[in-house]
Amino acid sequence: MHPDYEPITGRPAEIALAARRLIAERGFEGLRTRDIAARVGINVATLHYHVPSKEALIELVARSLRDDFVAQNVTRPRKHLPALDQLRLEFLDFRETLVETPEIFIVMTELTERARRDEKVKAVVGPMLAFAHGELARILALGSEEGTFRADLDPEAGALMIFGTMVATQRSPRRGPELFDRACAELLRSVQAQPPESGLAT
Amino acid sequence: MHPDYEPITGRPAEIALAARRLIAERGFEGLRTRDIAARVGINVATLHYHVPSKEALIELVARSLRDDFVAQNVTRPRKHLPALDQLRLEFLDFRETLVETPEIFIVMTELTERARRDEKVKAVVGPMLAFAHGELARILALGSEEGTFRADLDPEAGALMIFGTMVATQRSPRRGPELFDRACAELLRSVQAQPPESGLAT
Amino acid sequence: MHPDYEPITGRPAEIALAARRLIAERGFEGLRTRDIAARVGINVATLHYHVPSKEALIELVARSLRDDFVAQNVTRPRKHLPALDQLRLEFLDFRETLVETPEIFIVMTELTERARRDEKVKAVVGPMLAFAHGELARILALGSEEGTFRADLDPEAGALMIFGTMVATQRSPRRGPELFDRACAELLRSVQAQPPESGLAT
Amino acid sequence: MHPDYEPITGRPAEIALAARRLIAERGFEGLRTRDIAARVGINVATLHYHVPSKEALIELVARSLRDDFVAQNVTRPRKHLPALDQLRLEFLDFRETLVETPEIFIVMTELTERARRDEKVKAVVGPMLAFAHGELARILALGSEEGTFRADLDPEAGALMIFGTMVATQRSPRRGPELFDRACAELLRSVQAQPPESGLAT
DNA sequence: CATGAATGAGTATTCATTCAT
DNA sequence: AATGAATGAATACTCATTCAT
Repeated sequence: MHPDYEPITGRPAEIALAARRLIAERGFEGLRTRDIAARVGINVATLHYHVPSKEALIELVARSLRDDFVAQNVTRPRKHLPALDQLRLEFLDFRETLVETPEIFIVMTELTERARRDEKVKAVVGPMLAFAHGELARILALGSEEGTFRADLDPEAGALMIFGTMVATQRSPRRGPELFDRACAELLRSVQAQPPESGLAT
Repeated sequence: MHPDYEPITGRPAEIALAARRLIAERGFEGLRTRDIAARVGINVATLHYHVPSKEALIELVARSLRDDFVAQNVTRPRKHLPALDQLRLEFLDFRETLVETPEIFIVMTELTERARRDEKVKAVVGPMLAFAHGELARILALGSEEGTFRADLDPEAGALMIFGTMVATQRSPRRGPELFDRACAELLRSVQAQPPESGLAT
Repeated sequence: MHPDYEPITGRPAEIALAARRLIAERGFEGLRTRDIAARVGINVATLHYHVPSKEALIELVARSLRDDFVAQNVTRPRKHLPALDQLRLEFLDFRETLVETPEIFIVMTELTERARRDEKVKAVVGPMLAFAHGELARILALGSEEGTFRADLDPEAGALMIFGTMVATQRSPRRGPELFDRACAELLRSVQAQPPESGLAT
Repeated sequence: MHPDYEPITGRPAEIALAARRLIAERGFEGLRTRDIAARVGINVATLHYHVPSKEALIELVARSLRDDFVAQNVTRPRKHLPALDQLRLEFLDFRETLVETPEIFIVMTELTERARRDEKVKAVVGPMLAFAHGELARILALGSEEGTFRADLDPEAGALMIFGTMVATQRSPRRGPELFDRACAELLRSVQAQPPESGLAT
């Protein structure tokens, strides 16, 4: 698709992974090339042989996240499912990442922040976020059409709401699977159309 | 309340303000004591006279944000209003800050991120977030009780949802007042109870 | 005269002197900021406090040479003397520098070489060389007018010849005061008009 | 004559040529083995296969210059000509090099400078300069004997003068063929004996 | 309060050189 | 012969912090 769309492999992949972990632990401010090299088990000069500068390194990290993102999205032919199921699968994907590689979110957040001042990072992170957001909006619009979701749902705003809630859940000091599940439940209640018999009970 | 609850004034206040702006512009990684001093119009050594260390400086910034936060909340005796009005006022407050001092959100985000690794920052930022979150949860619970908001609303999860949506709105590349308004409208639709006549129409 | 014509003093002067000596000993390739700092007796960081970069350091060295050059030329009101005397005084000046601060020539040569690739150095070195050259050309023209020097003397080419010979003398592996004196004598014979009785003897 | 007197050929010759050009462009300080390799179109490791170290590389450059120098001098059996013609031929040789391979002078200057601190370079450059200088001195002595050149000409000093003038001409910011010609003319006037009728006219 | 000067401990980056293939 | 990868030892430069004045 894109001209530079070669997935990262070999040493650069190892470097990107080590960098991601260190960013998750210490943030960008605490990121040191020496530490990355040490964690990979190579000399700093070798690190520079593969990644010419720190700027390039951060780009590499961004591209590495995109690789993971793409890998996840590529293997999911679910567009034929009902909107509600699709949304639930999105939640499951998020949950899985949350449990298995929580570092991804931290790094993603840092990168998003950094994208504000770094055009190269923006060029990688921006489309990724736009895609994720677009997928959610698509699902919401589909659900409204199906009648499963509220008719007055604003897909764009709803996507923002879902995305923001996921991130906030992840950031909360009380973060964890239970909180995540409560947040998902709340989101589902928020977007779904009220059952017709709602007038009788309550 | 707290032993150190003296609002920041004089040079330290100028320093905190300059630091906040620089953090908003360049992030923590790009924050240099020399730059802050230059922006205040003083010497680095003078900066260190007022703020003994960089760690203390970041604490100062956190406390400075808290001062703003407190100043905003102190002048709002609105707990007697209906939940819907209270929520709308929260949105208005957020909107005002968004327009007038957008830097506050950026710095707040950076501080939240930093709080994960820095206990002192956490000690200042944590309670602030908890308070904001608690207020929203309180409003939502009140609304459920009143019957204005959905009965099955989970106040905690809902607060998270509202907060997350605000932040996401602020972070979105398309951020701006219009997007903010759409997000607020969506949040209101999400938490409100369906009108009783929903059984007839739709 | 020039806006930046502040003679170098204090620490920068010490730094320039140390740098000059190190350049004379090891050339530009062997010039290390650490060594300069060590020779001045200060920390490398202190060196960078006074001179922001290596580029600036080399400019400083160039300006330092110019200061010496100006100091020498300012205190010499000799334009009223006969051309031959003026030329002899030029030789004496050169000889004095040669004996007392031979490092100046080495550094001057290195700087001249560097000026080819470094515009800032060129801006300092160029005018200096042009002035020196112009002075020689002026003396030669005056001598021709007086009848002391050959009538067919090309002042420009002659100045080049004198200057080149001095430099070559300095560079020769057999350099030293005696060689210098022989070269001066040869130059004097070269530019002087032949005595009228030359037709009789020979 | 010398044990190592094998002219440089093949890859080493290519390397020497590339190195010479890079030295001319950036000086010794800016000479990087990687750049040389890149210009030759080989890998750095391959460069090191042919030339074991940077020191050896500089020696190679010096030897390469000597090869050119010898090639020029070998094909010139001119010792039977009158001194004036020989001197003119020297000027022509210089002029030719000046126009065709001006880089040679720059590299030669750099090498001469370097010879002061590097014994190995000195061992190659020294004899070359001594030979050139000796040739000029020989021609001048011959001319004096013939009566073409001044009787009081000091061959050694005169050789220095000629050599220095050539170099200075090359270094002058106004360098170029015209300046060169004026310098040669001046040198010829300087060394030649005055015509006998000089007593009558001026 | 304020500052110019100074500094120790870093920090990314460079570069000649090596080595297994 | 050639190369991709690796490395030790530098190297210029940075930055928070200190201190005498």
